[in-house]
Amino acid sequence: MPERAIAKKRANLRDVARLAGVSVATVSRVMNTPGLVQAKTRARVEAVIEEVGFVRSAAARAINSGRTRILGALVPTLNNDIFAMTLNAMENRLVELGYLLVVATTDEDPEKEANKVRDLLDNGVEGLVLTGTTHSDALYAMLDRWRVPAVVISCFDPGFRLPTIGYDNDQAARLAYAHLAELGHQRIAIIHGPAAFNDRTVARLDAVAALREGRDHSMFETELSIEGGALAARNILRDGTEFDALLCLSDVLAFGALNELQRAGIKVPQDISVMGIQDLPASQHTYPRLTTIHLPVQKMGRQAAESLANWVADTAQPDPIEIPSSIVIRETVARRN
Amino acid sequence: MPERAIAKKRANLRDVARLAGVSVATVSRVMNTPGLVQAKTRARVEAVIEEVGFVRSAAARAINSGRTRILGALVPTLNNDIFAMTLNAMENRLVELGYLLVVATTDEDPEKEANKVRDLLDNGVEGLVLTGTTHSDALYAMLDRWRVPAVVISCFDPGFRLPTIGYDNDQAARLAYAHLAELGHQRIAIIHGPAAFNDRTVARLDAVAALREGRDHSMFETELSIEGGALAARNILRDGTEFDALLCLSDVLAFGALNELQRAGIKVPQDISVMGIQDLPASQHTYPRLTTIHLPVQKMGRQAAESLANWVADTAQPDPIEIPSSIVIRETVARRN
DNA sequence: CTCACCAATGTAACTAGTTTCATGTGCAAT
DNA sequence: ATTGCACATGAAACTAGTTACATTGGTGAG
Repeated sequence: MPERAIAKKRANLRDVARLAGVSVATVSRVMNTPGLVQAKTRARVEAVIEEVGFVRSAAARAINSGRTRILGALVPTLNNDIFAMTLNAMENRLVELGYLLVVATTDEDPEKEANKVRDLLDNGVEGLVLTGTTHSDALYAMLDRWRVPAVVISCFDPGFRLPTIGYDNDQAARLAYAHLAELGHQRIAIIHGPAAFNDRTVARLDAVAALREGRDHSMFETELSIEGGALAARNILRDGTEFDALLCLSDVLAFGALNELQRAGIKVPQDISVMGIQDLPASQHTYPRLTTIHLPVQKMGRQAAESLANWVADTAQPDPIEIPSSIVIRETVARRN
Repeated sequence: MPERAIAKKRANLRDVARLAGVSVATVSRVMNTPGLVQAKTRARVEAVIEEVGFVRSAAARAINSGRTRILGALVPTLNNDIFAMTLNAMENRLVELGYLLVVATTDEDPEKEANKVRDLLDNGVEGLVLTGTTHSDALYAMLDRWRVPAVVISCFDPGFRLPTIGYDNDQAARLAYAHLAELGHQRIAIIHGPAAFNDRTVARLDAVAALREGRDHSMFETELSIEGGALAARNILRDGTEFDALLCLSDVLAFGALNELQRAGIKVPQDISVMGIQDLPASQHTYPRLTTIHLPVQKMGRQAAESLANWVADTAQPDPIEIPSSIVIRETVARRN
């Protein structure tokens, strides 16, 4: 019995039609427009479907509809709460809208990103969420050629070629800096992540530079992680840099720095004020609680999901949307003595 | 010119063939086996492809190969470093293996999980990564019907119906508890996340119970977050519970608890020892640095990716794999005075 | 000079669905 | 009794690729 010996492959529409004694069209109707099929016929078809465990091929359906219902998101890494939280919110909203979310990480490398985008598009992804405004020409070329809807998150720039849906990094950094300045801090040490390829960091640095007005700045670039923050703080202390406030351009950096200062016996905020930008859930549970700028990443994720879903559905490019940031005053910043 | 007025839809294989004056087979060969096509012909076809911006349909390709090259991962949430890190590692490995990763969150709700699995399978996902061993019957029914390869992470149980690829939660909890016991701690307060639907937490609780031996335990269930840990610690202190060690069954809980203890003026580890389980990157930068059990989630993510990829490729169910955990002694646990 | 073979290409039949149009049946209105 | 229409169903033509098999043309061996 050679037929039986062949591992029975998944039944298809025609198999079901044959076994139920109906046409393929009827089986298709049972699945898509059951109201058009007589109850008796429908029951028979459904019985066969159940019996043979028929599952329709997503690929075949996609080929007809031209829709895969899969969207892709490219973020630098998932090992950073800000992106993980954004994706979590995005995923939740996308499921409600009937889409699947493919996640790809880029390590902030435009070339790697372009390769991943090629993979995604090759595999039928209908639309993309990109992080920031720094991307390779190859990527833009693909977007044009494939005509893929793509929105950008984590920044706001209405003049950018793609719709940006995010917070204004310039403004966020201004809020943070202004808070320190208002409280009389003159010597401000600044810790930030790698500026290369990172437009968000650059925007924050520029904002800070613009508000300087003769104050004393010292800059420390480090890896964007708690470890990086700790390392930078250690370096600052070892250098003997004089400063009365520490501005961390990301909360994760503040986490590391905060602990390092304590280890060195420095009291926050009595001796040194520390300010972050981001407001992660952990930020309200540091000791002391971190004063920071709240960046509403969940709202951003949901909004990006909606805008992209609409775009892929009706080909109308969405408007850029600014998600406002705000200062959250907690315990790590005090007036300068 | 009515033809031009119609928004020109994406060119397909036949269009390219017609414009290049060759057959569809030749165009297909240019893309898949260029060596079989004469250089001159190939150049002509490639020119047309470039000109009209031809991109082949992933769906049509998938229908022929029967492969979508998309895998899915279901995790409780991305708002928890442990899952975010696991997925990050998984994604990196999967890309190397030529797969895309769809992420879905379940909020630890088996019913929600089953619905998401339906979505994933309906949209052509070839294989799944599930978290833990608690799933709904509906989910298992789908796995059987669709014949979908699925591996389980975050635990190790060679007797489970699906291959488990992860650490042994029982053993991890034993390591943690034994460390406290060895150092003379008799009154141990235990903070853990929700036990309902969470087999990993249950396994850890059982391990602790098995080692009790007349020691004084008090248990506190709370939300699995820094906030939850802080809340639980606050409750413990308010209750007037007597304890000399605090065992947090997840590091995130320890983060919250640690700060709350400090806020209450309690010295760690002089007054109270604190032990975690997980070893997140942040754990080595708390103040003091957290003693914990290292769960190698990155290795687990990579391994799960490989096992699943192999399974979907050659239909051989992979073996369960235990990723060993180990104790990391840092600063939060001291011998009992 | 013819047969043989190979490389290059084309034809048409697949993959697995959806959808249009045609057909047949049964019932009600004229 | 006949027309008209709705409802249920089927045949076949789509979607966009891949690929087995057939065909063509040219070159080298006998």
